[in-house]
Amino acid sequence: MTAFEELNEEKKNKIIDAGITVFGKYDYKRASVSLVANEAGISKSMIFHYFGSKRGLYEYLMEYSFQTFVSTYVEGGMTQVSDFFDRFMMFSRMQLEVMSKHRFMFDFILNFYIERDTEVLDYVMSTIEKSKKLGFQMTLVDVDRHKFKENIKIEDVAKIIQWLIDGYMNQVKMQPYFDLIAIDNELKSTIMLLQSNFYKPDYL
Amino acid sequence: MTAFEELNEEKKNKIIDAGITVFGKYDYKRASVSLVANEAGISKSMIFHYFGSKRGLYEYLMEYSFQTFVSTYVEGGMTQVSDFFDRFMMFSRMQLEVMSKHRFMFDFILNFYIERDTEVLDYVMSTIEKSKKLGFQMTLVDVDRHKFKENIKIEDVAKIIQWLIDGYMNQVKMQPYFDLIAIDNELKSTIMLLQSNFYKPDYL
DNA sequence: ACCTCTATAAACCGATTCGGTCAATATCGT
DNA sequence: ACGATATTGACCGAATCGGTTTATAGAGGT
Repeated sequence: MTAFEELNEEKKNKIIDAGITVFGKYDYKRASVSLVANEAGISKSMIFHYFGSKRGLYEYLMEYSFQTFVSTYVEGGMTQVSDFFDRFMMFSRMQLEVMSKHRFMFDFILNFYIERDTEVLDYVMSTIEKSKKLGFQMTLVDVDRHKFKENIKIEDVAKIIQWLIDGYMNQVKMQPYFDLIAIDNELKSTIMLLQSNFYKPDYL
Repeated sequence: MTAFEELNEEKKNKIIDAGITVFGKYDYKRASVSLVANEAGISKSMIFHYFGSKRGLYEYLMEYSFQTFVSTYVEGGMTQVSDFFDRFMMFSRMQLEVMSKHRFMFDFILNFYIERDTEVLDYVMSTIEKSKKLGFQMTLVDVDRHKFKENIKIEDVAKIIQWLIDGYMNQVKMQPYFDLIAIDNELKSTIMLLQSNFYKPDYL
């Protein structure tokens, strides 16, 4: 495991990205080490040299992804932004940053939910679930509720935006290349459209 | 091929659903006939007996799915509903109906976009693309634009709702069972929340 | 009771791919 | 030039692939 950590950042990243891509596309059983090796441009043997086994690779990638997930969202200082929509724009911006680094990380993480095969599943599911709840709470805790029109439930708006971002990311994922700034702008203007209709006129 | 058509509806449906599920989950190469047979509760030989080959099965399922897709959306008479939001609620309702019959049909259809392997790809992609454009147009053509507040572009709203439905369906897909009515209600109330904020007060 | 036919399954085919090992080689610091 | 190390390609037995062929169980006719 130490051998891998001593590689230069670029190579490490290429291998990690290859792993995330493959494990994001296939479930554990059908994702093959050879595929990861090919995608990373190294020989299969190196994977086993670095990670010992397929499971070792898988666990490393899980750890890495979860770490990225947590550090980006939780330590991003999102709760310091008090405006609901600003916070969500920050949220989507963060998600885009993660995706620009590892486009299929979310597929990879999402696969945990579907994967009903491996042993570590229980641990992973509970951990992800916990972090998801945490992330969701973070979008609502200490937020300026009074800016909303009276008849609007902020929880509903939060759900809408989460689905919207999810659906949008789904579309983005299929584009061969993506322009981070253009995407961020489109998403931002969309969210602002919601804002301008859900906020009291005083706060626009 | 005729042998298959002569089966009773229940059995046919089970095989079709198994095929859609497997081909929806994996790309063409990694989806195996054995898996489909197991899922359908029949022996692999029968698949070859009914469809001749893996490709035969695949093409049958494509045809079936596209047929369902088209007949549900295009022939559903959506353009006869003039209210924008009513139309979208009809749209989501239709999508749910399709999913309640074959939960992974959309994954299956979506896989065409990702699949860069098979020969028929070109035909399929163009066909789907066409139908998608058609479906999108159908949500906007002859719709009551005057109900919207002046500063709102109806195309933006259409995009929002499409992403929203997509993201929501993504979540629904992961639930082990799903209550069609409850889901429809949740989606409906969400869309109505948008409606009540995007329409002029006169039309509420 | 016997035969035939048909639907289905099980066994099997060669080819490929799987996770994993290992000996051989390319690379590099000294 | 040498020894250490990084990396590879060939190889292993096992599993699985798409597809074929044989075996079997039962329905129906006579």
